[in-house]
Amino acid sequence: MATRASKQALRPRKAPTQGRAEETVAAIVEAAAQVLEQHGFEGFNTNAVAQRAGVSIGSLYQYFPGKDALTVALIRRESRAFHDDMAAALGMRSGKAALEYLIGACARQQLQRPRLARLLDIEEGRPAIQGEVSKAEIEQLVLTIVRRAAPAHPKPDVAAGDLLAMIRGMVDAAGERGEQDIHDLEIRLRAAVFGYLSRGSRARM
Amino acid sequence: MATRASKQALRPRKAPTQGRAEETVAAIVEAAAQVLEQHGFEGFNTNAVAQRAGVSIGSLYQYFPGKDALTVALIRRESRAFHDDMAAALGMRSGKAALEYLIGACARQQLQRPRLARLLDIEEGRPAIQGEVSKAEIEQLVLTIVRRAAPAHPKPDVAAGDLLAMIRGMVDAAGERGEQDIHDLEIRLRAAVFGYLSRGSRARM
Amino acid sequence: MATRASKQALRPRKAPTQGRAEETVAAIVEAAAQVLEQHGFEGFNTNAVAQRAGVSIGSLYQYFPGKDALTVALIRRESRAFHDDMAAALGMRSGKAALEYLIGACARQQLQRPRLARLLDIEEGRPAIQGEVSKAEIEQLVLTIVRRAAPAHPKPDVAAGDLLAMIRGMVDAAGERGEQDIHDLEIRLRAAVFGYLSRGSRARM
Amino acid sequence: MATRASKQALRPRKAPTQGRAEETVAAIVEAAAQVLEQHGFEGFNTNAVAQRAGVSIGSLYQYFPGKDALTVALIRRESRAFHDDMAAALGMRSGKAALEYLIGACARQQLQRPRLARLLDIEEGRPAIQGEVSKAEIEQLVLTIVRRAAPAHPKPDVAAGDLLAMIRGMVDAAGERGEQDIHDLEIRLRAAVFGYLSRGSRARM
DNA sequence: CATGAATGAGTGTTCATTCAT
DNA sequence: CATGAATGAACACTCATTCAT
Repeated sequence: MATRASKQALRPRKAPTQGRAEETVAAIVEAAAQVLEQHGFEGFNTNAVAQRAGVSIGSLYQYFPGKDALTVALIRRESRAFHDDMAAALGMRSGKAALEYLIGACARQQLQRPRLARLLDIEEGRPAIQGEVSKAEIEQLVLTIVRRAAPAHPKPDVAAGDLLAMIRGMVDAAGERGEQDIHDLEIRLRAAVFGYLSRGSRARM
Repeated sequence: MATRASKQALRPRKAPTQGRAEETVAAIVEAAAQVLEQHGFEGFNTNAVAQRAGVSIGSLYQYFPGKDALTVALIRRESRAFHDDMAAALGMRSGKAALEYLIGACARQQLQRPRLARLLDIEEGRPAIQGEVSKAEIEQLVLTIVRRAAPAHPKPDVAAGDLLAMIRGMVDAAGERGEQDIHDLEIRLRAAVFGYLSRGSRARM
Repeated sequence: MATRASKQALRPRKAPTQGRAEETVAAIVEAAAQVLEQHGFEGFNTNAVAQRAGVSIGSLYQYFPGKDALTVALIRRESRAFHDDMAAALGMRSGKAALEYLIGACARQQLQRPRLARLLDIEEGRPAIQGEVSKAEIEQLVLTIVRRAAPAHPKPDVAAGDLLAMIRGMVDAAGERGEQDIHDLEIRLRAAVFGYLSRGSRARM
Repeated sequence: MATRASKQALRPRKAPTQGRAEETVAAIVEAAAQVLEQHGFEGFNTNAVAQRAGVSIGSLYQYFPGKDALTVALIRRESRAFHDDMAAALGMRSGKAALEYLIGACARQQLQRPRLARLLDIEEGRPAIQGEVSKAEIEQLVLTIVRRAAPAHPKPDVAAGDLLAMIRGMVDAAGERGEQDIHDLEIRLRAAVFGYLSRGSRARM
């Protein structure tokens, strides 16, 4: 039957306790990444993912209760890497250095697998998925850094959201354009970020 | 999905000669907007659009050779409004005023029908559609304005791309968050835009 | 019709690995034969075939990438039987006996399931299918036999084509008329074939 | 509504009494011929025919109650020409000359517009059309000629059917192969026809 | 626990035919 | 009478999901 269970858990079906199962899950998630990356939304279907992972479609459903759960797992995997990278920014001495590190993390993340990152950004917005993946943590992180870097800013939470949005916008566009030069991109991102903050702090927002 | 003809015109199938037909075409495009807006990609199918437009599926295909052509028509409709609004910026006396007008146009456009705008931004990137809708014109427009507003900028074309991307990013995010206050958004956009430009001009990029 | 993918493989999609699958494939092909036979081109659609085969439409498309591929498979099945029968003619001692055997094979083949044979003859000519099924082998076979039976014939290749065409014409017509008496038909075919050859050899063609 | 009236007259809707109407009808029929010839069954639809005829689809349905009626009219037009040509054979002095003339008529007919002729041969066999077009007359004609040419033949009606079928088979195949040389084809047809008759008469059929 | 055959609702698209203008 | 906009049944084909083996 093709009916899609209206409300389905988006968490992996089982916490794989055995090593082999863990490998299988990882293989499936990576396969999902590759299929999405290479064939876009149009080609992103469970059968293709299973085949690419070298696993039967039945096995895929053994570990993931549905397609969306697989997508969520992929988003989580990418987010985790991103988050870990960003978290290092908190260790920086100055707020400015922290912000610069953060910018670098964004640029790195996006330019590594640009198409994948872009498509996942879109998936993240899907109502079926939204809420399952918490941008909250990352926004919290940025907020902390903004507070340190621009203590005078009247609305640090708004600023954090804006900065994230504008970095993401620029960095996605760069990925789409096929830019490779991370260094150049970082310089422009810094101009945007620090420009926004210095202006924003001055004004009475 | 039934088979999709490999290479299909994305241009409307026929120019309606009778008045009745023009109404039908407009109704279909508006229906497409509403369906996309309310039900997202998942619910955006030709049958739903036809039904919402109050016409038969056959009528839809009289005027649009395929689903993508319909999407393109919708994007064009929205782009035209946007473009016309932005073009008014060229008439401003100062470069700064032009840029500010441009920012306002973006904010207005996006906050009018935020979800629609966001989804169309994404559709625009689909390989099947890309190239049919020219971002070129809009980028050209922004470039002109950047040149006037920041004549000293070393790479005005890069800046134009960056500005568009960061405005789009911020404004999409605002729409997603459900922001309504255009005025506030505009202030923040100005901070971002002018901040980026002032920093960028100073540096040796 | 849903969109038809412009260029689609006409070969079966997958070689069934389980026994169950082989049965399914055979059932589908036989169902195709029956539907075509009973309802003609007009009634020959994939849903009807699947239903007749007692499988879901999805199963049909697991094994055949499209309707034409199914048709090709059916043609191949019938051709194989025909070809095997005809090939036995090569074992005959005299050329005359070989030709007579060949005539018999044609008559048998066509009168077994006359309507099916006729309709497949037509399908074979469809541009979408032509080339996928090689008449070449059969024509080669006839050519060999003609050379043995009428060594003096000045243009054996032309003769082979003519003979095949006239046999097919007569035998199709007989099938259409509902003739059952293979023996009588064979006698007339022999008159045509040997008549053509004896006249053709005499003349300076 | 798309329902096809189950039983519909296949006769033209109205005997056009005015000259203009007659022209329109003729234009539609010729358009049908051209569309069928150039685009095959797949492209043979009423809208295409109307457009090619330079007439609205509504007008087409003014003169023909349905698609099949149009097909029938086309078959009739071609049959008439063919019949008239063949009828001249009856004026020949000898039976042999009559048969030869008949063969020539067949060859001419088919090689003039080979694809059209072939496709119409197929259409003629469609149950929806069969019976509307009388092969009877033509078979009667051939029968008469066979009787004169081979008075000793035991089953002239069977022979007439066979001859027609084998001529049609050879001549269709020739058309399909793209043969142009009518003279050569006629020679081979004579070999087949006279060969068949001489053999058939000898035997006790 | 893995496999992959089977399912069928859903979707894009066509085209014969009707009918208001 | 001509027009062409409108109709909708019919059909090809996909893909998330299930379940017997």
